[in-house]
Amino acid sequence: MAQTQPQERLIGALLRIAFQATVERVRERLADAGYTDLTMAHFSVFQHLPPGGARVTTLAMKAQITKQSMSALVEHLERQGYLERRPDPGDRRASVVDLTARGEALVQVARGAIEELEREWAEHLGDERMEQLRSTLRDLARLIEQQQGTAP
Amino acid sequence: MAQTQPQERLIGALLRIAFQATVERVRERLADAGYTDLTMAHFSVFQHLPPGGARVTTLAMKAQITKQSMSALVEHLERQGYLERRPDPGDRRASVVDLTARGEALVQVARGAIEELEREWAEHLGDERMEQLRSTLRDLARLIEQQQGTAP
DNA sequence: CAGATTGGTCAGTCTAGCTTACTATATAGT
DNA sequence: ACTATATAGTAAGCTAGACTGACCAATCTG
Repeated sequence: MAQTQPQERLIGALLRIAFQATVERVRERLADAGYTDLTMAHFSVFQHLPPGGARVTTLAMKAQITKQSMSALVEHLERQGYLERRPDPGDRRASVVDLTARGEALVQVARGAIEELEREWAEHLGDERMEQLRSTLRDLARLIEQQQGTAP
Repeated sequence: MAQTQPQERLIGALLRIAFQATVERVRERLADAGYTDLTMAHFSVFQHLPPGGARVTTLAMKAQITKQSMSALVEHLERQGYLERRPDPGDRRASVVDLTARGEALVQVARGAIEELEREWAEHLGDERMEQLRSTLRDLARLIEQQQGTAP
């Protein structure tokens, strides 16, 4: 929540602009590559899916939505062939959600899109400022995650 | 779209974490101050509302949603007393949406929340890196907005 | 082994988007 | 001056994706 026009835009607005640019780029490149059946909401599934897969409940916690909502998203992506569920060998209540080959391919396209944008930014800012940006954001991410861990 | 755990998190993920932290802080402080009737979607109205107000269609364009959707959001916020519409003197088709006093107060709380977070970050990073971050993000915002202006 | 916790589903609701279709006013091109 | 087109906004109806509450089955714990 900030002003658009005037003098000093707050950090919130600036972060939003940069973040949304990355989202837009990913959407474009995915569309170019023929992945037209994906929405913003699905991103949060892939974003939090570690190599080896994860349970629905875990994904839901990381994405900060209910397990019911995550379950619906996963179901959709499973029907489209990006994910698969297999029973969890160690717990008969649970199942593990993981990428299919098609899902892996999609994630590669998405990563490529962000790397492309990152190169463009580096060209504009220069390598040094780009590296400063990355390292500062990494520090902030660490701070934020640490606070989230202790706060609740 | 990126990985969570491993080595190098892409800039997209880092920006998302920082941006969402700002959104969370604003939500918290608004809730603390008794503004409990607001959702994420309403933020995009205030975010794009310049001093002096704007038309529904203009707001919709800036927020990248349809005018019908924006119209519904504005209607809601009008009923809650944050916004008011007055006829546009120069165009009898149009009306101008603007903040009420209650709306101004809300925006001040939101700005305060971000400034608070910004101070915390400055404390963690040091003033110099904080200022570098701000200035780099400003440069990127300019780059992005310029590209959006030329691309379509 | 009884009771509490955890993984997940089912059913129902709400919000915030979308499209398509429409009215009223404004602007432009003869 | 008059028609054609464009623009501001509303209306109606649909869908995706979020939520809560209730529930079942498996697991863990005292």
